[in-house]
Amino acid sequence: MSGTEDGRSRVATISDVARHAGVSTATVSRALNGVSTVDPALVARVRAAAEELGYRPNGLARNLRRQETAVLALVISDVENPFFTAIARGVEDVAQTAGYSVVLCNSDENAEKERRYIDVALQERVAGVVISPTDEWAGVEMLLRRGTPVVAVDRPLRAGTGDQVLVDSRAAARAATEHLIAAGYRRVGCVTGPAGVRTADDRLAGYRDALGRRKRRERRAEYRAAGGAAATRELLAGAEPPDALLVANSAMAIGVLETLRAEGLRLGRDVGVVAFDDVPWATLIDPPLTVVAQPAYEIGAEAARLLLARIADGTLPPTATTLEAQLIERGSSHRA
Amino acid sequence: MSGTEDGRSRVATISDVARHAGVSTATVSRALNGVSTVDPALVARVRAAAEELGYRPNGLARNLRRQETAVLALVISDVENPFFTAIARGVEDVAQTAGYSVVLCNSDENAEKERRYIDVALQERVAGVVISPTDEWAGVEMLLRRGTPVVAVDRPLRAGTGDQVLVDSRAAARAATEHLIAAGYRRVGCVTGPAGVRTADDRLAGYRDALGRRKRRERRAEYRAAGGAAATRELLAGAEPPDALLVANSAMAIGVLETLRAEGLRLGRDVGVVAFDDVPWATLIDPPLTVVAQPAYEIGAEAARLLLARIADGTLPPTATTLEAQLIERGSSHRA
DNA sequence: TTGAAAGCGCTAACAT
DNA sequence: ATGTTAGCGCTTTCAA
Repeated sequence: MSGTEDGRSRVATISDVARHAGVSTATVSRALNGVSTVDPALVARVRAAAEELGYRPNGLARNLRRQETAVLALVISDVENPFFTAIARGVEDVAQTAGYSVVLCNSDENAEKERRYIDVALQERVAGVVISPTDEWAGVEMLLRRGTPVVAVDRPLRAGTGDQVLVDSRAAARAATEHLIAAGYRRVGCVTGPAGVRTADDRLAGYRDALGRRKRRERRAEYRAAGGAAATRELLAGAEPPDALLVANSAMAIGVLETLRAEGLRLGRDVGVVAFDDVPWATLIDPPLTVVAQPAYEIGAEAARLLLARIADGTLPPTATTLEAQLIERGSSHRA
Repeated sequence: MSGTEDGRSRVATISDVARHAGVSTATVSRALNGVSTVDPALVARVRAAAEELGYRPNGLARNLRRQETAVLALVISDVENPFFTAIARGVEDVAQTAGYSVVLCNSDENAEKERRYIDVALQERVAGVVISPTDEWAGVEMLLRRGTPVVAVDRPLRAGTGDQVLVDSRAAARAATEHLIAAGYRRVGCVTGPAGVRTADDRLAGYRDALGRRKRRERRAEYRAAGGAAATRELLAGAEPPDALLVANSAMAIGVLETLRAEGLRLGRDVGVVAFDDVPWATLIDPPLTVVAQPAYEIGAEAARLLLARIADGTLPPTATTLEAQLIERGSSHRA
């Protein structure tokens, strides 16, 4: 086994293969890339030589030459949120079949970190980016300026700047709230995410739509369990505490449910709850949790399809796809 | 705004910057990379020119020249498993502070997909790989042969082939089983993952250790909710069904718990349960779930540290770090 | 301190 | 059908 002093074997290059097979580097390149005009006998010889030397084409050199990469970046705001990991699977599955790899970047709901990842994506010259933008403009602008195709998921971009795949959160929140009211709850409250995060704002708006002239009971907090817990405690401490809650995110829902239990309130019976995102444990709690299920996988898949189309043809007009969420009624939103 | 016909602006290269600043490309390179020997005045001029042109260094070209990248690949078997996403955060946080980006690849417990991702990693010449290998050898061999630093997490590699960060699953499984026995359960069973998946095997072995000469009630199934459900149904259908279950993975636990409920069995009281991995919803179910908590974040962080060290010095001897899991007793493993 | 020039490994004109 | 060669954008000797 050939090796250098630090124990690593020297990597074979295309010219090693060429020499070994007694042909030119161009022929090696053509043979290995399946260009039809190559003599089958030579192809075989080249293949054999490549095999023997353990040759792997250097993607860096190839990409530099081709001025493109077969890599997509997926920038999401929370790797630990099942909603986003489901999106990731959708993106990955579609990308995979088209021969693209997916780089997952965790922006952590942090504009600075997002910016840094976009920077890396730009430097590495990824073919395109799927992103759940922390705001409507800041980071993505860099991409647009460079002409890197972008598709936004979950949260919108400034109008007309690129493709987006969204869910009609507002309508879904409205429907969920109406369901709670129809189920007999009289003081429906809402726990949502930070102002400026579009999904949080939309879900709150939908809640208000349904509430009409009824009294609002709403709290904002970070999209995490701790945020949900704090918001719930505040709401419960009010004069006329809510007897039902619309919760804008599944991580918050954990905090909400814990708080309800700590306060000795029975789910459904004392306080009805509907939460966004269908989580695997929804049916394990008692009573099971009513949820607004978003088609996360399909969001990712569609985003990847749009991105691939735009990579193939940069002149495509920006599209906005809106998918529907589905209310799944379970025990937590019924008194019975 | 300068632009080509397809609407994308031409990207500025180092020579554009050089021309703009009236210096050579070498000076631009030195100035931008902070080489100390450059006249501060020139540095300023170069910076200004780069800024004005919106110059971003082409990472591809840089990496090709430097023969290295600041990218780590993290190949995990399930992006939707909170255990792995927690590892991902650990890896990411450490990598980030060292200036590395992390590419997350989802092998989906599929050796072929794993192989393909390793191939991409090799072609893109990533600086190193953190992987939860589907088996002890196959894919990783390619990396080792090329001298790419590798650290295995969660599952071991063939002895002496690289660094690894593991958890003492066997001891933890044993302790969990002993806990169940001490709690008064008489027919403790085990639901574990597929044969050949090391963690599944280890946890089963630990279960057997604790059981001693008692009768075994064990089932293997895929590491998913459906697997857990099927295994539980089978065990329950047996002659002397288990009155307690050690479950090797949190996804399986969902299926186990659903099945128990469907069968009308009360958690804790009728059937005690301990599951691997502390999930956020563990305290939401009734009674709350007793778990074996693995230090997932720390596994990822330590793996990244080892990888970075090995990248810096390829001659380091392989190390094997074993972290401890912690049994968190809650209601599901008590009759009371 | 700065510039000129070579070259990383590959692909794609162009030539044969 | 195959070979020769230029050059992708950058860093880094080597000279000046």
